[in-house]
Amino acid sequence: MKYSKATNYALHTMLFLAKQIPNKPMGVQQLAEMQNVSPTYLSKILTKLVKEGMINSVSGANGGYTLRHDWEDISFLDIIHAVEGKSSLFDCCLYNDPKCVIKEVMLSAEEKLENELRNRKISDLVKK
Amino acid sequence: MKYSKATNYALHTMLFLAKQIPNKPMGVQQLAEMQNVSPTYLSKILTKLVKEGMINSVSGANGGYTLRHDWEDISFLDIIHAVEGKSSLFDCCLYNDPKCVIKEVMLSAEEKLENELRNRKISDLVKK
DNA sequence: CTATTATGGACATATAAAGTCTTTTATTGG
DNA sequence: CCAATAAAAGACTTTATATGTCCATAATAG
Ligand code: SF4
Ligand code: SF4
Repeated sequence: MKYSKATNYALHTMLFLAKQIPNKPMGVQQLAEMQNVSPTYLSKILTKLVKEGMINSVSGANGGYTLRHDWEDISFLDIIHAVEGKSSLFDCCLYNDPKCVIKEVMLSAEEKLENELRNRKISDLVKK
Repeated sequence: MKYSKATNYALHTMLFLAKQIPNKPMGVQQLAEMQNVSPTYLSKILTKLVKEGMINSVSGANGGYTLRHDWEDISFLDIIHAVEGKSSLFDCCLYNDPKCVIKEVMLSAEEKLENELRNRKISDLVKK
């Protein structure tokens, strides 16, 4: 079990955008270069972020990506969920035994992880 | 990012063994049937648990698997680490920038997850 | 209109998980 | 000692997912 590279790229991209002058769009070309990844692949990942409302995109000359207006609220969890999906880390094989002990533990642990990721915003990082 | 089925099998097996009469070995055949998985595949997973010292195995007639003597200390984290390995969920692409902010957040969140998994023992489950 | 840049879909490749098959090794009970 | 039993090991296949490429299409600024 590992985070995908896509998540890694997404997090770094968000950090780059947060450090950028506001409302100045950044092209995928430049973002890809900084991370040593192909622009077309990164583009797919960023499209996911657009669809989940994390960033905005503008086509055409001088276009690119910008953070959404209330970007200071965006948490690590938001970004990760946008890329990896929101389903639980633990897949139960049988259907929903509500008094299941294993599932209870696994979900509670996952909640601890998510709580931390929810409390950490990229805006905190850029403030230093 | 998901836990593997192997982890699921391992957790369920540990629970079955914990509910079993102590020192009475349980064969992989029986354990596999209860989980609808092929015995040979489950065998590979259980061998990992043996190598990590979670369970003991005895070959030959009436053989099988038993929990180790101090099994009450075995945590969920122990089992998961035995199956999935102990490396971090987050792979940093560059080498160890110590003041890296992204890594700090990701590792701290993972730590929260692990702390919960470390505090939960299978022995707690069987006590009810 | 044209250059630029994002989006979309169809592919191709790489890696890892999941599962099978067969042989070998160890142990017990007779 | 012998034969049945059961785990361990290794080679292999299959399936699934992540990663990446290629090319056509849509949108926008100048
Ligand atoms: S014991 Fe829990 S985790 Fe396991 S199959 Fe049943 S409901 Fe799912
Ligand atoms: S910013 Fe942090 S996570 Fe990203 S490559 Fe550098 S050290 Fe690794």
